Amino acid sequence: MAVVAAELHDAVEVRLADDDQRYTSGRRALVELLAVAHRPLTVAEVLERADGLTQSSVYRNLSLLEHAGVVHRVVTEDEFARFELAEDLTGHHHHHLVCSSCGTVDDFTLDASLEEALDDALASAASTVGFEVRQHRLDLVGTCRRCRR
Amino acid sequence: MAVVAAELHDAVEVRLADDDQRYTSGRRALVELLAVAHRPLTVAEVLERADGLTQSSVYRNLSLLEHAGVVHRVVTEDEFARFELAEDLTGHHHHHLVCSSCGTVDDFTLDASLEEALDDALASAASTVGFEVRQHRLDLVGTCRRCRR
DNA sequence: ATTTATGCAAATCGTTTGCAAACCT
DNA sequence: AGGTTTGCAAACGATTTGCATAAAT
Repeated sequence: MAVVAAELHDAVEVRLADDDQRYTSGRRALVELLAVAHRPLTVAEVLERADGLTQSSVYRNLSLLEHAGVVHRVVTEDEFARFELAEDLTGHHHHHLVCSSCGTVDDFTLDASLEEALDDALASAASTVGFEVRQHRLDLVGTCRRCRR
Repeated sequence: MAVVAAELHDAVEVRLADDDQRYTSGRRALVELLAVAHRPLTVAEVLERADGLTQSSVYRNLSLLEHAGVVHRVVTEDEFARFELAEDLTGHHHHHLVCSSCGTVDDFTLDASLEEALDDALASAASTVGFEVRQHRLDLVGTCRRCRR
């Protein structure tokens, strides 16, 4: 009853193996959940959507998956950490729309050519101060459609 | 013995007054500290640099200053919130270099023309999904000069 | 059989808050 | 005096961790 492509799980399994970790059913359930949500989820949201998952194991496994490069942690001004699949697993580079009214974080993408220009400009600006860029994070903070009216 | 321009304090006082708040000496000390640090500071860093400031008042006043639009809260992957003066007070739009090794957050600026192109592209991309952008946040995550070697 | 993962409950730690004393105006 | 701010210590809450049991190899 896989909702997600088998290749995703294969790739996850490889990354976990590289980190000497097993791909247990709880971890698989987390990956499934994050794959079908099209936005980063909080631990509370994960627990609502899954049963059989326990809070401490969710925290532990999300950290472990993060360490293995499977999952990425998203932080915003609010008090909850959010988690999404790593971009290089989904092949889907994206940014976030952070609603300062309800806290929800949604994904969105930027035009590829602008993205490229941005990347180049960032890398060169950073190198002048001796900083080596591994990743950029571009979030838009504002008001989402549902909170607009 | 003002280390910072008097106009800054005047502007802060106005914003606080608009929010029915007084500009007390503790709050003034916070503004002074944030003005001379050229990067966002954690509460621990604030307490190291100032004496006469107490932890709970620092937290309380930073929140209050944030509410009045004087101070901006910066969150990163690590466990500490950081604070800086609001950009429209300093007149200095900037971004952050977040070192994933030591956690330090430094300021840096982007070429004005790129910044403008980015702003336009972001606003139009966001509007297609009904999101109203108030602010963008662009952080570079990587390794700072000191952690490089 | 030995190692690793899980679930529960307790601990951790940055941050928030209640309350009484100090400070303005 | 009347209202606000401060300092201290206690409370809070998201996350982490210790430990005993269950699962995997």
